[in-house]
Amino acid sequence: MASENVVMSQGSTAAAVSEQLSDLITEGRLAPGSRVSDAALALRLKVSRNTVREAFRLLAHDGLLVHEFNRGVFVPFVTSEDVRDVYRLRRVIEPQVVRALTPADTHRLGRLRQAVLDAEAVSSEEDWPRVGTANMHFHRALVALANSPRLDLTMRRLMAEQRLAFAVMDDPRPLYEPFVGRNKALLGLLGEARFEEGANFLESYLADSEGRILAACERRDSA
Amino acid sequence: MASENVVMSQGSTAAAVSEQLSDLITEGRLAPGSRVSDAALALRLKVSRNTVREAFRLLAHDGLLVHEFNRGVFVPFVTSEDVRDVYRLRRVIEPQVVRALTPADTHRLGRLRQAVLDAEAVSSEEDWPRVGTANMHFHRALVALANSPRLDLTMRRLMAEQRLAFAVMDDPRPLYEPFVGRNKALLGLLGEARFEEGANFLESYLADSEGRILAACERRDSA
DNA sequence: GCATATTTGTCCGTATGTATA
DNA sequence: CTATACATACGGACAAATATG
Repeated sequence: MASENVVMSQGSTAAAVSEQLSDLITEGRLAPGSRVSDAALALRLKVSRNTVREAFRLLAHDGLLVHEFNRGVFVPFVTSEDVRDVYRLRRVIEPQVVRALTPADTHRLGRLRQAVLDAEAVSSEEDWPRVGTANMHFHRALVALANSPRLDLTMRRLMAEQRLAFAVMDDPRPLYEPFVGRNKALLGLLGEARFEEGANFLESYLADSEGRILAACERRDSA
Repeated sequence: MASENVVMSQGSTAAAVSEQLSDLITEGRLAPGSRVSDAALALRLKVSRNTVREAFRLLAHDGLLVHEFNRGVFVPFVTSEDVRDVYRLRRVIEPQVVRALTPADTHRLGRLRQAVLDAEAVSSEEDWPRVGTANMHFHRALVALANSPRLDLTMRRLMAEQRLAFAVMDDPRPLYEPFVGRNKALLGLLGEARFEEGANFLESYLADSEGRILAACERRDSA
């Protein structure tokens, strides 16, 4: 019912709308599979339909919405297959990035360190959605070390979908909480240029996360 | 100057517009770095600006246009760095897909075979843009064997940019012509389940293409 | 199966702000 | 600095497709 006007945070109103929507979706406040009406949203946010549709395209670009012609846009229903696919790519990309690092890269870990600090701060407040965001930033910063714009783009998409998958968890705590310590531990290894160890650690860590989310998916599907 | 109306090929007019534009860009008929005015294009194609902007989003999604806020959309200027980045990803993705194949996959090469046939047909007519399209289809079909929707998406983007990079070639023939035979040879190896050989062949083949395009880039940059 | 209501896709005209000549 | 051109955003409108009764 809250119908506040959207602030033009950094220029584009469409970007502001998409950010708001992105939060709603990744926090699970919009049920997967539900349709999002552009007209209704335009009314609620007091922007024009065209602007909302522009925001839809931005989100569809990251896989946070799916667009079906003449039917509308929907919050994607994340299947077990989707989760497996996301992790299949992450397991190829992230360890490979770590293994390709050189000692010179140990001085480029600023953004990873910041993400760890953010995660610790919001974790003590048990604000799990924000822990998810900090985790997302950590892994994107990790991949950014490879200096590949196209890999960055792929990773952004993957982590957006990752957060979407998190929304299926009934109790997010057991999934989110381990992230904080693990990211910190990985950062420590990277800082000491122990890349092979870091890559192995990351691999088992990703496998563990995947297992937890798949288990939650199956619990949901059987219900 | 031709101002024919756009046909609604598969429902969406925006999709039709984006296809037309895609051809113009990948054939190099729109100079890299040039601005594409939505108003002008809307006038020429006799569709509304909103529709054109929608098409812009679709193309920006594949990297065929870049959008700068409050400045407009531009045909990207492909740098040597871009070419290196595209090939860095392709060299990781494609050989890995091939190495992960199993003998059962030898019966799923229909789309690759079709792409080879198409390439041979248009190659005899020296229609190089179409050879480029057939080559794009071949490599996308190759990656599709991995059954990963997210990998498919990444590959679609990469191959779209790949075609964009082709546009820098002054004489496309020496670049395009070898594709036909090489794709056919690779298909032959895959059909006989000689995957390791195929992966190695693909690696050297990709390295060769990259070198040719980079050389063309440097010729262009020095001019 | 049909008629209706809703929603989407598309279009237009305009106002406002921004960048560039 | 002014002026022009252009991009963003707006709201209203209509036809076509879809969903609903």
